[in-house]
Amino acid sequence: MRRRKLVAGAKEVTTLVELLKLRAGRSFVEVSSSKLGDALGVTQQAASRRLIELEKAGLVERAHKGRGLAVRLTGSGLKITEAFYAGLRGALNESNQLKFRGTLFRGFGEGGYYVSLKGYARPFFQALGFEPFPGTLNLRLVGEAMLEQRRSLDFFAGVEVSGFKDGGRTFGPVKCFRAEVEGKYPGAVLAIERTHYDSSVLEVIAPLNLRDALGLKDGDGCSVTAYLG
Amino acid sequence: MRRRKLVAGAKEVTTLVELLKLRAGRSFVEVSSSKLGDALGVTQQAASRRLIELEKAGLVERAHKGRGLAVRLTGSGLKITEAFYAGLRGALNESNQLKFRGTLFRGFGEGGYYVSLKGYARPFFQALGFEPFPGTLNLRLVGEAMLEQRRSLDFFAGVEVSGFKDGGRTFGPVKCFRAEVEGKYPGAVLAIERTHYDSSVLEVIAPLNLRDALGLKDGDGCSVTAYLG
DNA sequence: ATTACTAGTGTACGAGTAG
DNA sequence: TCTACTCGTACACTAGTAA
Repeated sequence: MRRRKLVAGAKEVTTLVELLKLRAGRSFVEVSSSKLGDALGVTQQAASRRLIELEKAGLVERAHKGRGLAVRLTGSGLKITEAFYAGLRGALNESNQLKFRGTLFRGFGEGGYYVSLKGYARPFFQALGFEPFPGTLNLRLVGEAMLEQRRSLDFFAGVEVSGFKDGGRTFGPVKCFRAEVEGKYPGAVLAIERTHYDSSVLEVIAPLNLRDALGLKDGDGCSVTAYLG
Repeated sequence: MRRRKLVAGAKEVTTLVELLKLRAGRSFVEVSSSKLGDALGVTQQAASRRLIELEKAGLVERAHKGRGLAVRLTGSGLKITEAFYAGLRGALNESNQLKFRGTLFRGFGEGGYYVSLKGYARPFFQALGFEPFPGTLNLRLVGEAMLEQRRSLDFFAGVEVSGFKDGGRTFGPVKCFRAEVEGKYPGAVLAIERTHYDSSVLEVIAPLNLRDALGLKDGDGCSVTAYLG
């Protein structure tokens, strides 16, 4: 049980969140320790110390810039804030589901590739209780609300389908969410970690060929409910 | 400047959030101090003390139940967590706008009443830069995603239109958000604090009669973009 | 099992100040 | 200005324990 906890205390989390509000999320931003202190309700000195400690913990990067300081969150730092956000979001929205609506299109996303590999069949079965049809139903999402919803899937833990090794090549774990298609067919939504593949696509898998089962063709609308819990 | 701050420290916020995750949001939930302590990464004793302090601060209510304890957040406690959530959400979603789509209907919501009062004309002008046409465009929102979006407006600060006094009667402040209707007309969305009026309605105001300007009638679709910042 | 008191301790703070 | 050191203090913790 030598598992790294990646859990931070109250002070760390709130400091990270405040940094995020100051736009220090993915790129360096000039953050003066007194401004940060004001935002946190502590002195400049305390804010400075917190930044140093967060850096030691690997949660932020600091860079001296002129007389001032530039700061940005690291991957771990972002992960912590996103996990916190996800938990809070789940708690505030009693409903633990996201409803998606989009139009079918034929494409071959990363998910489609994974699901076509025989090595993933067993892991998928163990995680979801079904062996996916080798192909995904691709939905094109439209509208900022849908896109944001799609992005928000990245913040949730979901169900992890474990990876495997095939000879020399290693295939990593895949994250997905249990889902229901058109209120009828059980399945899952694949949430591949930020790829170049843009966020307007939802890849859906199921134990059967959804396209046939639903009698849908390209351009038709389709709704999917993803369960976060 | 006797303004109540309603700001809590790191430890308070994270404790409230953890309680929320344990479903102690609006109704009493049995929360043992050791479970809460585990969730927070502190001892049972520290968790117990935190609850007592939060109660003193008016952020939670405690009730002894059998050998255990039941806890729920108060209005102030909820407000703090929601404000925190709103800030975090705003920071994580670079986009600071919400797109709504709904269908027109004729109704007379609370917002329609306010906007018809002459006393609000000046406050509206000061806050938004225009004097609203005396009447609202009512949109009926459909779908859980839209409803959730509508609810999420409650979490954001928005623009406050100050209240006024007319003889004996006092009219309170009104919260709204700058918005754009059909990508063409500037206006605002009214976010009346949780009324009996249900959350599937979006009330839109503008300097002109939107219904005429857009040439829309009941049942027609209409899209509105609300700006959170 | 609970909650929550008391005692003792360490950590995170504000203040002062140097670079 | 800025960051970040040291110092002294106070608060929030853990541990022990009663009810």
